[in-house]
Amino acid sequence: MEPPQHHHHHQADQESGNNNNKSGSGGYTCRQTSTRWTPTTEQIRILKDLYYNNGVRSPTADQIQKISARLRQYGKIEGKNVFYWFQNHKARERQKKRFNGTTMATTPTSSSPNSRPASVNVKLDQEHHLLHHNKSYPSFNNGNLNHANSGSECGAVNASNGYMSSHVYGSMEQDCSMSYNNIGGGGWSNMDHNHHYSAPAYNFFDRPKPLFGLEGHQE
Amino acid sequence: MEPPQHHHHHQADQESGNNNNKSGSGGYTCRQTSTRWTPTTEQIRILKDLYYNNGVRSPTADQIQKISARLRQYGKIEGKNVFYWFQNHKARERQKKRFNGTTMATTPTSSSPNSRPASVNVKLDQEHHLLHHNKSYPSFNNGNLNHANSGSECGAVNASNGYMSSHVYGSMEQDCSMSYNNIGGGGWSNMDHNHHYSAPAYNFFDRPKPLFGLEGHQE
DNA sequence: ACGATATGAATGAATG
DNA sequence: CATTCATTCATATCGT
Repeated sequence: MEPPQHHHHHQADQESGNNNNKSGSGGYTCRQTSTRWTPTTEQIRILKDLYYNNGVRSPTADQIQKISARLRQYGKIEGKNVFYWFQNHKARERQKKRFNGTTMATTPTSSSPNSRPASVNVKLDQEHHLLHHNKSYPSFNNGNLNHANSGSECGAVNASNGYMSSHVYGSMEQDCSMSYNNIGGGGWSNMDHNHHYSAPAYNFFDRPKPLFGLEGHQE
Repeated sequence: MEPPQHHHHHQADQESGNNNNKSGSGGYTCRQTSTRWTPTTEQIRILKDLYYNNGVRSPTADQIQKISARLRQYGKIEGKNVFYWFQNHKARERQKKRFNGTTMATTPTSSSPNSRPASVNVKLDQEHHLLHHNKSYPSFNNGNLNHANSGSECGAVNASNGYMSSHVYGSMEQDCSMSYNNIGGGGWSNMDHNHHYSAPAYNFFDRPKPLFGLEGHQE
């Protein structure tokens, strides 16, 4: 989403202290009536820098702490904000990238290969784009290898990867009957609720893809 | 835990018994083709009750069966949903702590599984805030379990700390009064409001390699 | 002011 | 058990 560069729609250019309090009326000091974190430009700048210039995509809890501590200089921020920011940033970048080439052709801006995605004008049909059964995760490396010294300079780092998502939707507009999602066919969806499962069925923990057999223990 | 005032979340309430469409002819894709389980308030409430009041964290397959069977009264649900719910809830609770560094001093007494800290006001928002006709979560009869099993070892362990979750009791007819407040005190927010931290701003992570970028600029 | 978009937040699902 | 992905809701912000 937000390409490394600036573009329209910042909130303000207060590169100084913190500007969080946008509670216009009154402006309580200690009561952050702001429902959600509104990052300052400095914070965003740093976050983007980490994201693009340092390849940080999914910081660990440790990193999150440090980042948030660092960003706290510029305004109120908490760990979850950092966490969510990276999550969202990554997700949206991918999401938008994914639309490139599927059912959407509206590409007026002619995606420049060497440039930022520049807030696509295309209208994402996030309003009703149902059924996305893209669950094929290639075993590609996430590219999040903590390469401390990557590009370390401007320019979009190799952050992005291939991620070929074929967008293979099965057009299975399942009618909302009783069955739900029978992914993989055979694990969880014991849709035969009507019937009685006489067996203790400890295959409950049998995930669609056998990964670790079973558990049977709790913490 | 959560920031004070939040309304969030959608309004998805399945019909308790039968939420189907016109099955068969025509198909008629019913809306909400959400491929994923959307818990009802009652379901959430019960789950949290189990989690907080009964200390259920990683229910066994048997427990999952019973729990899901019971929750099915309030909407469609499958075992895996229960499984995932507990997994996620637990994981996220932990995660929050990690991010914020365990500095949550918001745990005065707590640890009373069957008592709700009076400190919490009527703020029972906690999470799902459905605003629909079906929002009534008062005294639903919790005794009419049509569980196929008479054992009914639905968790009901001593929450406090060590849950021996493994053995039967009577039915957990505990009065499902609302209690599921965050006894753990964990929370994303509120860990430290003083944004003083005039401290090392150039100390992000422990870069294993002394070559971590300066984030001084971006454009 | 509204509507559209951008984006923070939440959470189900899945993978390792 | 932790980490990540996907999807969706909620809301702040900008454009008109």
